[in-house]
Amino acid sequence: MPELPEVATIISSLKPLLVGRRITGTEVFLAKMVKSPSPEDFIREVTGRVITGIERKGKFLLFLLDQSHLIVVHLRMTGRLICCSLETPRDKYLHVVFYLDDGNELRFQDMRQFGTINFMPLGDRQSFAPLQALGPDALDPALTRDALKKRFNGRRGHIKSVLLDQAVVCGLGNIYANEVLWKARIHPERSVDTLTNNEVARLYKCIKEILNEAVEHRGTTLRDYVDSHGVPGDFQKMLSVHGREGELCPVCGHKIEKLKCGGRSAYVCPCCQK
DNA sequence: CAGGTAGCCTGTTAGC
DNA sequence: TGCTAACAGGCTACCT
Repeated sequence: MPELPEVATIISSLKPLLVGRRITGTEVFLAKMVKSPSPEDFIREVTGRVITGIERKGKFLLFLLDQSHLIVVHLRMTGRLICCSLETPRDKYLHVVFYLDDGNELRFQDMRQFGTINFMPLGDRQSFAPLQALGPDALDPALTRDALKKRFNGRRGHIKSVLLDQAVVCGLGNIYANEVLWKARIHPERSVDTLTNNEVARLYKCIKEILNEAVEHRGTTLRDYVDSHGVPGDFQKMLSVHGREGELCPVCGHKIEKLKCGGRSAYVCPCCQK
């Protein structure tokens, strides 16, 4: 579900509600959502700790706890983090709840049960494989145009698959990869090693522009995504090609086509994207 | 290494 | 209307 802009929006909406709060109790209703440690150990370790900060790496949420510990959450397709009062009716997809010292609670909900939660000492962050495997965050200022070009070096796959590979650059998912490639006028099936310097420069610029614009619009809600107050995003109305098969390209007026690329839907303007 | 597929789940939608 | 198949924003394991 959420890609970089949605995760960034969730975090910015959670921070004022969570930072400084102590977790006074924890309940796990669906054990498999907590990957490590065991649900019993998770409940014991997490309860009593204070949330001192929330960070993002790609699509991962990192909840910093006092005494140098960390909760790592990935929402995958349909995961939600909702902060609300105890009285708010509970969703049938509620799997984990954290009770807070201000009377509110943080809920982890996930219809498709693909999301993941891990707890670990801060020192294990570097060795935690899912985080270790990530390339630089797409909005990290350290990711310069040259750095992006270097990330592409030695690869020959379709550019769309490369953009979705979180080990190359993290944060882009299917929606924004489609939008970025359209804006950069690059066909998703172009092999990454055939891109000219000019095209990489366009790609770089469009990644930053699209993601920043989507953050400003508080993310894209096509179906499931909402922020931590339950409020949907706004960027879906800004989408140029994603989900718009048969509609007209906003730039040239040709019909947008849908094709399969790496098993995922790719939406392209056959006129603009070469 | 690249690229395809199945699998993890449930719900919605397109098509017959 | 009712049923079924395909599909949905992610990621991994496994195969060719």
